Amino acid sequence: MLRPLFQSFYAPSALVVARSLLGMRLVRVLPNGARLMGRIVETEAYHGLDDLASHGHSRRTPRNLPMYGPPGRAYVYFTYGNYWLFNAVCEPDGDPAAVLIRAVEPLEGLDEMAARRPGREIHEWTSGPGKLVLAFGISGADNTLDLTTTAGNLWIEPGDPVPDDRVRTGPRVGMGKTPEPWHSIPWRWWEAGNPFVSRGSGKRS
DNA sequence: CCGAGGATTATCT
DNA sequence: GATAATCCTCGGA
Repeated sequence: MLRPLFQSFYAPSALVVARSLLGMRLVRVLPNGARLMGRIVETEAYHGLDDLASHGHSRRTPRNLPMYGPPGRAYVYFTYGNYWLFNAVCEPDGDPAAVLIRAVEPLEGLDEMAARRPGREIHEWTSGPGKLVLAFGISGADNTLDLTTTAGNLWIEPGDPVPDDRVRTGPRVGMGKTPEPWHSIPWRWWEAGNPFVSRGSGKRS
């Protein structure tokens, strides 16, 4: 069962990888040995030097350096003074690109997730990029780790791909003052009707 | 159900 | 010094 996606999966454009990641399985092994698994149901692509919404739009900085690195690594960064967000780095070494994992559907380790999301209903555990990071115990300590091996206790496995007729796209969330066309470009992908997609997605079927 | 506003701090200009 | 790839709470309908 330990079979992370190969590095070649992450090598294409972030736009391709974001679509392909739907239905794949995010796996986390906790220090106590518990295994958490969730099916990826929502993603966003951050692509290229000219994408003004991407941390990679400026040249290399200490924070965005992982985006410039080889594909198949984790890019985990801190925002809004409270939250870590988890991305999978894409495209060849030197090209700044990543896919933000925005929501997963809990499949395994539900008791461990519940313990990390106290007092909340199951559909609030992982229905947002900051929420799923909390439920899975991900943090800055996981930044830059290799997702193509099990050594880092965090990886993505093959799952049941989502067919085209079950995929929806729309603008990315939280664009704020980002100028057009980047503000509205439909670089967010989610599974139609899935109850675990984020609130920001507007849960249209 | 939905929208508005506050929390809180690393990072970049 | 301003801002942020967010989340939560609260008030109104």
